[in-house]
Amino acid sequence: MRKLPPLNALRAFEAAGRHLSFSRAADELAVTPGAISQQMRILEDWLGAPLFRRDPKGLSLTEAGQAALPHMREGFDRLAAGVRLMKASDGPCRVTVSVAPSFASKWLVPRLDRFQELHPQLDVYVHADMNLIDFADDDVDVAIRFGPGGYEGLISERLMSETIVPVCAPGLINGDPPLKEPDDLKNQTLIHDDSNRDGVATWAMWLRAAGVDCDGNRGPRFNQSSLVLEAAVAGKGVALARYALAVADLEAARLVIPFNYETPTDFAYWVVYPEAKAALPEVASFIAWLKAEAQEAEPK
Amino acid sequence: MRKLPPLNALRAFEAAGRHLSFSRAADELAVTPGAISQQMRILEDWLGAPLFRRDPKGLSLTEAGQAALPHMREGFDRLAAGVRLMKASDGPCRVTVSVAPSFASKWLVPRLDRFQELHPQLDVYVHADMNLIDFADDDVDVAIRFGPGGYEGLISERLMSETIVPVCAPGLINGDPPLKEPDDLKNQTLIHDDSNRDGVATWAMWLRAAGVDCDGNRGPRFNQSSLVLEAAVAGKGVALARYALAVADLEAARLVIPFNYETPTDFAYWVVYPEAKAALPEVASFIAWLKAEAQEAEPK
DNA sequence: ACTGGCGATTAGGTTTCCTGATAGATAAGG
DNA sequence: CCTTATCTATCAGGAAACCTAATCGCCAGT
Repeated sequence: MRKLPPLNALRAFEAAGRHLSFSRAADELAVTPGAISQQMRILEDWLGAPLFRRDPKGLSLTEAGQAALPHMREGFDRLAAGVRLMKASDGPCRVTVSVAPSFASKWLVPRLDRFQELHPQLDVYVHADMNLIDFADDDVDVAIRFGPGGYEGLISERLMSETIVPVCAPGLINGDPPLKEPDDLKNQTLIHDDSNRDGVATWAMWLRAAGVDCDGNRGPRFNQSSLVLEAAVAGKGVALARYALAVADLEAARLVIPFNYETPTDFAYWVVYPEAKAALPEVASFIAWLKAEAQEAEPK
Repeated sequence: MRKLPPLNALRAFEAAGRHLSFSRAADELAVTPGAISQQMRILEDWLGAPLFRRDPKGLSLTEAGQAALPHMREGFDRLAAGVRLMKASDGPCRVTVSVAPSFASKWLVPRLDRFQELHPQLDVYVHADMNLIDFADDDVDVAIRFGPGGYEGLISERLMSETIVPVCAPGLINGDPPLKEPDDLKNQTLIHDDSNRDGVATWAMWLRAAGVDCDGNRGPRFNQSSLVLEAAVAGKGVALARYALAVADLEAARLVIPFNYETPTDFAYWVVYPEAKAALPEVASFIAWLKAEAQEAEPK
C-alpha cells in the first residue's frame, strides 16, 4: 500500500526545489510564498527529515532533497502527460516546440507546411528563444537544440550533423576586390555570428586553419545566425554559416560558397524532450516527422 | 506551465481505474465510496470528458481513461520512489520481496544470510504468496516469479532457466520394488505438484514422453512444491521436481535422481519490479544480488 | 419479492490549504 | 548608518477542498 504525503506538498516541493526559491515556486503555483513555506514545513514534519538548507545566503537542497527531486519532476511529468491523454480532444491539439530563432526561420518554418499536410488536425506552436528552456516552467513539448548533446534528465536524439562553410552574395566573387581564394578574405568584410557557443568555428579559428594571416575580429557582429545570413545575402560581406541554415539561400543562389573549405563540427542538432512527453501521440508524431525530415536533409 | 487537475482526484482515478471499482478504490484510499464518486465527477468535469463507462453490469474505462491510466500509475510510482528517497533514513531500511512459498524456502531463504553479510543495514522482508501481487496495492518492492516472463507494465529480468527432474529418497532405488528405470515407476507412488501452472511438466506428460504406459494421475497431490519435495525426502514416493528447488536436498543426499531424464521447460525465474523501484538504492542492491546469486547457481 | 452489492447524489461537517499581515535576516545603495 | 528590496518563517482567520452519512436507483442472485 502506497503511502504518500499530501500531494500538494509534493508539488510545492518539486517547484521549490527546481527554482531553489520559495518565492519563485509560489509564483509558479500562483500562491503566496507563505503557502509554500508552510507546505515545506508540513512535508518535512511528515518525513521527519529536512529537505532544504535555509542558509542565510540562499536556499539549497539537502542530500535527501537532491536525490528525490528528479523523481518528483519525472512523476509530475508523467501525471501531466496522462492528463493530456484524458482530454480526449477530437478537436485540434497543439505541439509546442522550442527552437533557436535562426533554425526556426531557416530550417523549421520552411518545412512546417509539409507537417501540416501530414497532420492537418495538429497545430504547431513555434516557440523561438535563444535560451535553453525549462520544460516544467514553460509549456514546451519538445526542443530542437544545436550543441554537444547529452541533456540531463531528458531524452536527446540526434537529428543531423552540421558543417561550417563560408558564404557570401554571388556578386562578391568577381567584385572589386575579387574573392577567389581564402587569402582574398583580407580585403573583405567579415560578418560574425555571436550566437554560436564555444566549440563552433569562429572566423579567427577558420582563418588560422586555412592559413590566412589576418585579424579575424574585424567586421559587424550579430547575435542571431539568421541576421548573419541576411547580411550576407545583402552583400555586406562574407559570413561563416552553418550549412543547414544556409542551404535554402544557397539553393536559391542568393548565396554562394566562394571556396570549398568545410569545417565539420562536433556539434549537432538534437531533438530534446522529457521522457513522459513521448506518450502524447501528437508529440510522438512531430518527433517522428522531424527525424524523417532531418534524414532527408542530412545527405546534402 | 504545467496545469494539473486536483491531485487527489488523480490519485482516486488511478485507484478506481486499477480496481475498476469505486468501492475497492475507496477501500484502498481509506475513504468512503461516495468520496471517490465525487472526485471522479470533479475530474471528469475538469476535463470535459468522461473517464468511466457506468454500465449497469459494471465499471469500465473509456478510451481516454484507458490511455491515461498507465501514466497515472507510473507517475505515482515515481512520486512514491522519490518520497522514499526523501526519508534519508540512515537507519535500517527494508526491501520487500514477493515470492512463491516453495522458492522462498528452497532457494531464497538459504541464501539470504549471504545478502545480509553484504548489506548488514538492509532488512529483507520475504512476502511468500501463491498469488501474483499488485505492486500498487501491497507494499512490495520486487517479485520473483516462475513463468513465461513478459509482465505488463513492469520490468522483467530473467534470473535463471529451469529443468524438471524426477527425484526420490535414496532408499527407494534398491527398495522393494526397486527403481532402476522409468518403467519401474508403474510400481511406485507418484507425488504430484499442483502448484505449477500450465506449461510445466506433469507426471502424465513426463510418462508419455518417457514412453511409460501408465496412468499418471495416481498418488498424493500438494499445492506447494516444497511440500512435494518434503514428501519425497520422507520416502513417500517419486516426485517431479524443479531442479532449482531440489538442488539443496540433492546435494545433501536426502534426494536422488533415479534416472537422468531431464525435461527442460520454457518457463524461467524472473525478477519483476516497477520501473520506479529501481531508483531505490536498497532495491537496486537486492536485485543486483539476486542476479549474481542466480548466475552462480545457474550452471548447476 | 427480497436481499446484497454497487454507484450516484445531496447536505453538512471536517480538514486542508491559502491569504494577508507581520517579523527577522541579509545584501545593496545612498 | 540607515533605507530599501528581497527572502523566509509564522500565525490567525477564512476559503476551498474533501469526506461522511444517509438515501436512492439499479441490477443480480437467491
